Amino acid sequence: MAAKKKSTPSARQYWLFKSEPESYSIVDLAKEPTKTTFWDGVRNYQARNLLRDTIRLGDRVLFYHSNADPMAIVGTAEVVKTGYPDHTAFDPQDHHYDPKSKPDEPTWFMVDVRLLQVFPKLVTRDELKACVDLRDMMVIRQGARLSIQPVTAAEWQAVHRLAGVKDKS
DNA sequence: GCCAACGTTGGC
DNA sequence: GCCAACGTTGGC
Repeated sequence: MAAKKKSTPSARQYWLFKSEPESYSIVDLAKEPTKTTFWDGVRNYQARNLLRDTIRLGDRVLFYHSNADPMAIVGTAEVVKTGYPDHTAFDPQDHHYDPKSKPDEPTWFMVDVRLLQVFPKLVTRDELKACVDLRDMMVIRQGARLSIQPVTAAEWQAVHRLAGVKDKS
């Protein structure tokens, strides 16, 4: 039996969250009084599993504007609350209402994120494609529709380099 | 359990 | 507006 291992702090993980700026943009996040929001409306099981089981406090998030002009990574955020039931699924008036999800047995989950920084110069999809270190990002790959995606530490850093800012994390 | 039909996402 | 790539649904 080996000696008891020191508990090593788990490495921070990085993610990319997609949002259509017409429904919620990074400007909206910056306008929140606490610069914090709950990331609701994810209705995909793979993304749900990440939100519920994998994403941890302090993880970092690239904020991506999809279906936008231009499509781009526009800033960063920090996970400040881990997965909990997405209450918008319980509300029949809500666009993301899902009768299958019940408060006592929720199907859908969300996390809270707080703004870290709005990039002074956004990193467009075209720039990502043109960057050797970023062209293989999941968000660039054809048909990658997952709205919550893992990002490597190297990609996180390369995005900051393209944005011309220091990694504040 | 298979798979065709359908709906959605999201880049182009 | 188009359509590829998925994911979901429902008949069998």
